Amino acid sequence: MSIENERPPESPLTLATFLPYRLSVMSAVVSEGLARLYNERFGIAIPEWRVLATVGEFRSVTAKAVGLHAHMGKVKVSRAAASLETRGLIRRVPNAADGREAFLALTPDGEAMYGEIAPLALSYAGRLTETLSAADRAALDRLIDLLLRRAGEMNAPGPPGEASPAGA
Amino acid sequence: MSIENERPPESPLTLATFLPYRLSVMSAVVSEGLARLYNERFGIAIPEWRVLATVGEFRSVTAKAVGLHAHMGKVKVSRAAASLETRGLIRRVPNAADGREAFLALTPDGEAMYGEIAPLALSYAGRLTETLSAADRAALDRLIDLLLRRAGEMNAPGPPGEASPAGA
DNA sequence: GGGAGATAGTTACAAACGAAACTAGCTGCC
DNA sequence: GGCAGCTAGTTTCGTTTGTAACTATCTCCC
Repeated sequence: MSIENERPPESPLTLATFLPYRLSVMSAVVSEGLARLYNERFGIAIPEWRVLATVGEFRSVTAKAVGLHAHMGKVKVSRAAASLETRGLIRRVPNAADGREAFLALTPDGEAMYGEIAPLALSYAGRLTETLSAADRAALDRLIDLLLRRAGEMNAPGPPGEASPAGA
Repeated sequence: MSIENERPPESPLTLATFLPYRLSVMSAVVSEGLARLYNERFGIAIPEWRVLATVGEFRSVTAKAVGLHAHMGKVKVSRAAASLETRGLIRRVPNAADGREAFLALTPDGEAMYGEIAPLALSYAGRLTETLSAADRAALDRLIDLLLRRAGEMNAPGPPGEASPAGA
């Protein structure tokens, strides 16, 4: 019993090299900086920013479309939109053809704020990658697309007949 | 004023190509799949998983060290550790030399669960990148490191004398 | 044209979270 | 040796978030 190696000397799993963990930290650090920017200068949080950005991008969208585009649940969209409306940054235009939904659009104040935040956001993203070569930037975009697609496939129920049913 | 182009035809900011947004969605999709794995099979959430993984990796660590290593605030670590202790997966060993802290270690049950989850987690990460070339995997690791470092620098207060003071 | 089921969006409730206050114990300095 | 200040960890409190229930409207089909 001289050497009590109850487990192989190096554990095969180290958090610091575990991709999901690394992605999570990277995203958190980036979001943190950006959120501080929005928050300090404009008193706006990330869900509100995403709605503002989506409405700014499309000029007139339903809440549902915002959720799809900005990857947010409908509750979050509803709350963020309510907050933006209260602050006079967006307005609701009821859809005459479908009483359930309404289009969201920027008010003049909303346009003004969007006009200020958007360049700031773009500059933040630009500074983030300005030390990368063009090839690296392209690789990054491609890799993100690949991982997004791959993770989406892995999360999806998979072709019927596979291990998806509840019991498995 | 014949053409009333209140804004250039294409907005320069599109959420779908905005790096911080893309990172956030990628991380969320990956974490979601992983979290479902842990949760369905072991009834464990991500903060608990991170603590378990860190304790499993180092055998005996203080809560503070866990927080540093796993990028969690001390409150989150405290709660996750309490939960794991309640379930009999980790135990606390008071540090005789410093009454403020205690070392966390896996119980036999905790070892068993770690032994089950770790390979599962590694397999998940492996499947995530199995469609990538070796070069792509290397590039991904390198790019994550670069972005992590860069975002960290950008968030840091910066050299004294810069625009950091509150008023700016 | 009227009811069953689907859909857009809001509200209600409960879990998760972080900031700040708090407890307990250590360290350095007089 | 004792007090001022620091550190590890927990608890408290208010905020944010997600799930589920609900409202209002639409669509399909008889």
